[in-house]
Formats: sequence, structure tokens, C-alpha cells
Amino acid sequence: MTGKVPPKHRSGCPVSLALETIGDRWSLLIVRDMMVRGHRTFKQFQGSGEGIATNVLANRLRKLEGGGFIVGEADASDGRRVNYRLTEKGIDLAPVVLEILIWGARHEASGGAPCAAVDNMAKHREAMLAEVRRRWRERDATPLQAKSGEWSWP
Amino acid sequence: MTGKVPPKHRSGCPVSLALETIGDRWSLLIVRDMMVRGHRTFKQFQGSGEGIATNVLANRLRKLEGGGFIVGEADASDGRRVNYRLTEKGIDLAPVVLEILIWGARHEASGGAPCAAVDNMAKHREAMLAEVRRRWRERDATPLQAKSGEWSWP
DNA sequence: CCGGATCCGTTTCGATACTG
DNA sequence: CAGTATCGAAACGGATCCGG
Repeated sequence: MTGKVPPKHRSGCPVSLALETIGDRWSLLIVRDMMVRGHRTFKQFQGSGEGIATNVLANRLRKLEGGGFIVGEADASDGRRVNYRLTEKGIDLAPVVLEILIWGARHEASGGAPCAAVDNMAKHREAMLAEVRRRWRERDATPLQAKSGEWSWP
Repeated sequence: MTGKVPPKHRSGCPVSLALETIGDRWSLLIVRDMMVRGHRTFKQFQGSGEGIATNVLANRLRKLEGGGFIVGEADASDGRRVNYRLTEKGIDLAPVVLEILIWGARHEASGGAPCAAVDNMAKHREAMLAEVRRRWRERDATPLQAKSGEWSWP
């Protein structure tokens, strides 16, 4: 709290990239880990991002939750564990994440074709998106591996 | 100076979202303005973003240039004017920007269908991407309007 | 142990003023 | 017009501590 100043927001509808919410280095990384690696817990995010500080991670999770991208609910069998799930709004970020992955595989990996998984996702774009959507809708937050060998992920 | 600490960078190829470069609130906004509105100059960016500070804008332009997303070249007829152009690496961000636009039109505009332009782009996805690519390759950095009425932009 | 909260030094942001 | 200079405010990030 303590005086959260709202941003400028001058353009009404037309061209907002909505980067005020997800336009930072960590938020999309968290969403990516959820979608592609099936991560759900604080600990998992902590280990799979490129080393995010715990306070920053907590801050981002709360921000994503406040923005309606994810929801956090206590694990049924383990009270101390919190499971985060993607909402519809968060799931709809899948195409964005996928395109960034594709872009990164082409330009960031700085080479030929080091990442076969991304290549596979790009090939079966619609199928991959449908799979992500189905998984998170059904609360079956398992990683994206082993869909008849189409996608694999470290 | 004074100790520029390189980031962690532990994952080699597989899943880097490369958000270290474009993962902030302004960089993609600049790229979007170039792609969709045909902006090329400091002044244009200054007026079309949601009010970016001049020093931040200068910083982002240099960062994008250093990352190979854009190049800045002095205008032939006007020495003091600098024209920024998208490189291939920057042009390849078009799918990313488009997906974010689509996402934002659905979730951020918080309503039914306020933005027909984005809707049009989503419908003619490949054509729009091809058009962006062609324009910036040929140095004809005009806005995206008036492609037989398919896309229009404020 | 897990999911944070709190403190604290460093870095970056962002608004305004100013310069070539 | 296209940027710097400056400076307060915010965020980052590490380390450590806390509640369950």
C-alpha cells in the first residue's frame, strides 16, 4: 500500500501493449515456467529462473495474482505448500511466450539450431497451445514432456 | 563503469526468454511503434509512448541498438535528425508484438471488441507480418495504414 | 523444510532542467 | 531536435529471519 500511484494510461483502447503488468524481466519467466515446465510452487520458480531473489519472486507472484494471471491456493495434502495455477488470462499468454521462445531460439542462442524443443513447438504451434490450455484448465499441471515425443523439455 | 556484473546466465540454450534485453516496459513499446506506426525518430517515440522520459528513451534506444535490434543512422537530408530502423533481429519480434497486441486487446481493454485494428491483424496474421517485414527491409518505414483498408491505426 | 517478510547496500527509473 | 546532467524515488538483489 502506501500510495500506489497509477500509471499514465493516456491511450484508451487502441495499442496498449499492457507491459505495465508483464513488462519486466521476471513475470513472463514465471509464466513460461508454469506453461512449459509445469511449475507451480515457490521453490520450483526459485530454482528454474536464472536465480531470482526470494523477495522479488514473492513480489512478482503477488503482482501476477493481483493482475489475475495466476491464483495461489494451499495444497490440499500439504498445508504449507502453495500451488499456483494459471488463470484463463494467464493461459492466454501462451502465444506470447511461444513467440518469444521462437525468437530467442533463433537469435539468442546465437547459433544454428540448438533447441529442438522450441523447433517442435513452433512446428506444432496450435497443438502445443491447445495442450497448454487443456492442462491448466484441468488442473493437471504436469510438464509438457512426452506428448508422443513431440515436445521435450529439460 | 564501477563493476558491471554480468548476469547469471546458467541455462545454455534451451529455454531462455531473452527478457534481459527486451523485458522492460519500454523496449517493446518502441519496437511496436516502429512496426505498427512507422516511427523512426526520437521525437516520434517521445510522443507516442505513454510518456517516456527523454533519458530513458535515449537509454533504451542505445540498448536496442547495442543488442542489434535497431540501427540509427543520420538522415541524409537533415544531419541532426537520426533515423532508427529495425534490423532483421528486430523485425523478427513482430510475431511477439502481434501476440501481445492480441492478448492486450482481449484482456486489457477489458471489454468486448474495442480495437478493430488488432482484430484485423489477428485475422490476417501472416499477411501483416509479411507486410511489416517488407516495409522495414525496403527502408520504406511508413505506417501500417491503408493496406486496402485491412489495417488501420490511430 | 516451504513460503515468504524484513533489512540494507546498490542499481535503475523517471521527471525536470539543461546543452550542442 | 536529439540527446545529457542531475537528483530523488523506486526497485533490485543478497542475506537473514520468521511462521507454520
